[in-house]
Amino acid sequence: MAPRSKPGSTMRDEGIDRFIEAWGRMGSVWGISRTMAEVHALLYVTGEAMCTDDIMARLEISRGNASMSLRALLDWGIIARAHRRGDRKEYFQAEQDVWSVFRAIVRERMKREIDPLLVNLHEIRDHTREDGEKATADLDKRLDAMIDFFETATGLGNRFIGPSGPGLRLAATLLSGPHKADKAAKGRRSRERTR
Amino acid sequence: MAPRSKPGSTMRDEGIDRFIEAWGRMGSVWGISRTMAEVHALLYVTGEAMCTDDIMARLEISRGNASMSLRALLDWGIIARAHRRGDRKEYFQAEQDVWSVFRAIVRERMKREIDPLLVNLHEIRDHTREDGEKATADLDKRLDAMIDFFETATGLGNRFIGPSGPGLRLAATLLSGPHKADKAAKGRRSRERTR
DNA sequence: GAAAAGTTTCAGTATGTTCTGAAAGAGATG
DNA sequence: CATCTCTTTCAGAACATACTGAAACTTTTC
Repeated sequence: MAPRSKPGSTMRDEGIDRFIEAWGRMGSVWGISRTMAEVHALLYVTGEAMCTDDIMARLEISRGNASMSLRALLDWGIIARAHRRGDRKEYFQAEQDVWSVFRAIVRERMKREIDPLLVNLHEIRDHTREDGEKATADLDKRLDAMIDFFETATGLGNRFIGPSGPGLRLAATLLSGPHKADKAAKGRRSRERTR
Repeated sequence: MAPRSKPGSTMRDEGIDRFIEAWGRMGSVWGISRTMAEVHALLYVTGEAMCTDDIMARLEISRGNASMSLRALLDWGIIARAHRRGDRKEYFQAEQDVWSVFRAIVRERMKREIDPLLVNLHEIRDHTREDGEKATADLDKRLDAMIDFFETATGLGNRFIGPSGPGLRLAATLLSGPHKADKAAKGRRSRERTR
């Protein structure tokens, strides 16, 4: 082992950096700004409460950007404000339970995107229904199928984020059971089985 | 002009336009280009097989754009090529079963995003493990929690897209059933249809 | 094998998003 | 109430992504 100026911290920092990068990429693919995801990654993975300046320094971003990202994360409910006695700065801390984080994300995205879409789809469908034309009937059928899908998905989502969320967590763990041992054989075998 | 003027077609076209718009917006929020989503919306909701020129005209987009979007949709496996006898053009048709569409989407996104992320997370975790430092242990713990979450999610996803997928569809319907009984029942009732 | 019909590629341009830095705002402190 | 510390806002700059149109390519037809 070679001597180091900061024993331990190099490896740790490297891990943190790599996680931040991975998480940032993930975010940008899923419609969350890269920086916002990176700020969350930093707070989550270190578990520490940090102030704006800490975050600015660590991620090398501007004050404005840091401020906006933090605000957005607060809106999503996946980080919280924290204070230190005798310090006027605001500190921020990430929710530490991964399942809570994802419940919050699902809740927000459903509220912001799926629900309005569903309203929209209903409007369109109701409107096309009024049209007596035969040619419109097939369109109607497809809209129905789509609405039905999203209503089922919404139902599932509500289960996930609702009071019995933790229960669903268990269900998910059980349902996804055989993923580690095997994918092909197990899936095929359990096809015709009832529980 | 068209051989016959259809009084109902205005309403139908309006419905189609509205659906395309809604679906396009949805796509752009979820990291799919707006146009790609619009092309899919058009093909799905009309149910017709269309050629590149039809699509260009309907959505007022360039040939290049149409070509790229169609190619991407083919890659995702949610539209298919089709041909008409005595016509050299290629036609494209959307998968009509909504559940198949979403299975395809889940399959692709898992393959492209979750799987590489998981590999990445494992690498990072294994690397931080080697570090014996106490300060790194907490980081390790959090990485583990995250990995665990994504492995469960992946397991669930595989169930959804796998051979027993349709079974999971039923499970989803049942699971989401009694949560919002009023809303769900209403939608389901008005949709009863023979095949 | 040349013309016709159709499809893909790609450099340049348009459009949209995110980031910065300075300035204004908000709240504590002496 | 003037000042100091920290936070938020916002116009414009930097960056990223999507789109166009024309040229290159491929396949079919005669």
